[in-house]
Amino acid sequence: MKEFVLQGSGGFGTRQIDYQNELNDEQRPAVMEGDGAALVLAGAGSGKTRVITYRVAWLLDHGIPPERILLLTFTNKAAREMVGRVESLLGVYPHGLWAGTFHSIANRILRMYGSHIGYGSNFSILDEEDANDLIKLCVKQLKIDSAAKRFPGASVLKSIISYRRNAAITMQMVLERKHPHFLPQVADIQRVSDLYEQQKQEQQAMDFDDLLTILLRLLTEQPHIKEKLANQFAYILVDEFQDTNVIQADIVHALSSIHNNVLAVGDDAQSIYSFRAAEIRNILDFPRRYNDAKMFRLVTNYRSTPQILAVANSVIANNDNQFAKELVAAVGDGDLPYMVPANSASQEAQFVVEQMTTLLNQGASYGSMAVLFRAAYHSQQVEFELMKRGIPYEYRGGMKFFERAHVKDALAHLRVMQNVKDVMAWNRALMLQPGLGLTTANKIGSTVARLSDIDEAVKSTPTTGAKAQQGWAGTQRIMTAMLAARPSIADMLRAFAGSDDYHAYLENEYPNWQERLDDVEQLAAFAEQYDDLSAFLDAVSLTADFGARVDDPSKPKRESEEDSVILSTIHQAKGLEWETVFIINLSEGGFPSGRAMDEEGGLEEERRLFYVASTRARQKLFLTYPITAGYEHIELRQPSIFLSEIPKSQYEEIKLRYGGDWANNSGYGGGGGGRQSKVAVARGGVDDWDEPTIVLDPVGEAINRPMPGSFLRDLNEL
DNA sequence: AGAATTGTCATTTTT
DNA sequence: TGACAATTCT
Ligand SMILES: Nc1ncnc2c1ncn2[C@@H]1O[C@H](COP(=O)(O)OP(=O)(O)OP(=O)(O)O)[C@@H](O)[C@H]1O
Repeated sequence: MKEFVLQGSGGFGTRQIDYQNELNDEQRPAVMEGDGAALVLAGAGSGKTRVITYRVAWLLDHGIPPERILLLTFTNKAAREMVGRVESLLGVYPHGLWAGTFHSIANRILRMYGSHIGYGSNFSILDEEDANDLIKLCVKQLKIDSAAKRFPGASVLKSIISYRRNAAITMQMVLERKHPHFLPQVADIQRVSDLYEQQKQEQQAMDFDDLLTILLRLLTEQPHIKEKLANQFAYILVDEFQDTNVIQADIVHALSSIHNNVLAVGDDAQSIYSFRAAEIRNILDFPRRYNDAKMFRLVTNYRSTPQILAVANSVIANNDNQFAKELVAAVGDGDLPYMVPANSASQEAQFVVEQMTTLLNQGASYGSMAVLFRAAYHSQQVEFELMKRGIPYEYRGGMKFFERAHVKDALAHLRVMQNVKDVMAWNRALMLQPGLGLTTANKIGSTVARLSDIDEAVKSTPTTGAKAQQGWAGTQRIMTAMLAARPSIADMLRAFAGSDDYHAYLENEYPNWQERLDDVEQLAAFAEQYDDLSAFLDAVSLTADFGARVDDPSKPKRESEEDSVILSTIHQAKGLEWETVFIINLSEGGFPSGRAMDEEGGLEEERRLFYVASTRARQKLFLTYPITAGYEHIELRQPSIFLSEIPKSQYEEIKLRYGGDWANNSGYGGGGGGRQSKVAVARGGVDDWDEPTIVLDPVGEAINRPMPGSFLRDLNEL
């Protein structure tokens, strides 16, 4: 008789993972012997994320059920990518794995157990704008005379309140640290904060901070729930640990309190979220908090050339507060990074895009290049240039699809159907009606919010005034039509968009009402994939990157969705990498940001931001800056201080000059050509530069084609 | 009083 | 764009 040895499924997947060859000697122990508490503290590109990914695969491979693994990432996009990577390692999608941001995981748990702490499973999530509006109402309700004394505006108040909760400190301390000039107002600010908390509770609404703090409260006050969850999560893995705050660290601690299996990876030099109360100390204190924590260090950088690493290291070396970390490039030599001064922001943009064209002609793909910037609005000129040349790009950062006013209008109507107590959503919906302003809307909203469900609310008569009654009737018509379209979310949204009342509002209010109506239709199309209202609203409020760009289906599809140039804020570029990276606007006040310089430790954080940005590049790094700024009054700009921290031997400078016909080179959307010649470098017709010189094309033809989902919707907006 | 309109201003980073 | 303050309209 013959023998046949069955392998057993034991593990999860169908595929053998080659841990030996796909991990180096430093990574392997972290993946295979990572039981207990373990911290991987290592520099950029050293394979930290790879360790986490392989660790998840390894655990599944060794029989740990997916639902017993909790993977916490910084963005939902990162979570999706890592799960996708795990899937391709195993050959099977790990269904049931808990992977997501702290916020989305918290949301999930709170929907399950919120009832133990005063929240139904249908609580609403307030975005930044809703939160600001509610705070505005609180200030009004408290009759604080914000004009007489210098009192912070709603968004500053929100940031104060938010920071206080994320850092878990007192109001007094926040003000001392962030806004000392508001210290005399501390009592009033506290009153606003208290009322804000109370109102949210009454409205069954949570802001982003609540998701974290209320989860922690749940875990602290309800030990049996903590135990249940801590028992479930046999393994917890946290990426980007340097950017977690104390609340998040406490959550991890609580959830790991039974099995004590925590793998945290991070790099103190890449901590860039201190404005959100991220605590580098979470990393530094990890060994103290988790007894017997193992430490792993990774010292090989697999991403960048030695030349790029040298530049990143030169700059970060100027920070006093940091761990020195060894980092050796595994990749061979490449070009020196290029430093490119331009006369103006538009010339800078022109250079970036023409350099891209050159690389494209040499065989580079769109998706291998990224433009990174400190602030969303810095990207305008580059976007403009890309649009003109018809280069496909994807925009990350800045305003998102789901944050657009009309999209939020539509969502507000859905929100009150999910949670009738959601006064902010009522207000938003009501204010679309002519004759209803903030005051009356809030009056009506607060009244109907007391009713028990949406059907009852829509039938009610919450107001007596004649004008108000007319407005309410409009809302009633819209809501009734939407309710009749239940249960399809997409149909409900179409009923909203198709209503005469909303049409009239949009057409009155916005010249581009047609586009906005299209956006609502896109929202409906997006909603097709959901049949649960709660899941749909969660997706919309929590997976912001999902909505960062929604393609218009009516436009011809690009060759490949993946293959676009990326424009991104540095913050959103964390953890990613590209063959070629352009860091733009490296000018004084631009990057480092002028604002950051006033803050305690601001410059060091900006330097870490530069470190993150430059270490995104694999092969080519371009550091560009305009030497002037402004359009009406042109001012000279100094280059960024970071550039002066790079030794001359570590970069190559590129001088720009114009080729082609100067005369054609004037109009940027009608902006006078004269001013360009004023600042032109044009050091005469010298041909024998000893530095490389790039000759810029005269400006090409403008193509008036707005890209969906982008910051700029139309060239005319410039 | 509260709604609507107009003008002026600047603009970090995000779940 | 959008947040705000100042202004006029109902
Ligand atoms: N052992 C390895 N062999 C080959 N390539 C590797 C190895 N480990 C990591 N890499 C590659 O190096 C690059 C960086 O890895 P990864 O993103 O995991 O690093 P990281 O430490 O998370 O970086 P960062 O902190 O900068 O985001 C990736 O392209 C990855 O595929």
